[in-house]
Amino acid sequence: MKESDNFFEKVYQVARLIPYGKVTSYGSIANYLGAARSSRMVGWAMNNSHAQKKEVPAHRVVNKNGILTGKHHFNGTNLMQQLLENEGIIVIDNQIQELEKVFWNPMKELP
DNA sequence: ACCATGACGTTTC
DNA sequence: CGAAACGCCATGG
Repeated sequence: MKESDNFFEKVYQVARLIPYGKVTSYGSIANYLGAARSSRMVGWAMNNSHAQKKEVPAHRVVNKNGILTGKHHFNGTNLMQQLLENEGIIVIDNQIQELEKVFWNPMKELP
């Protein structure tokens, strides 16, 4: 563990703050953390999310297009899509529908 | 220090 | 419209 874990923890915290039935993008989280160009790092953090003590709702984090890019990391099937649909989010072909409605912007919602 | 990788994002062909 | 290339940055070998 290093001091840099703060960055990762921030990502996890924000991810856990995502309200039920809402989603956000890696870029938004990165931007909220002040690392607007480190969107990849957010995804990287999620990759480490499995190493975190607390579970991270990574299924609520998608790319800017609302595509479930990381579903392959969940179970390799439509699990991620099922989880989102279970929250009332419409997902078709790995892409979130009505993204504007379910999109949760941490910079706007969080202080 | 250098090279390779990655759950992104944007631009270009 | 779809695929590829480039950029950006942190982590690992």
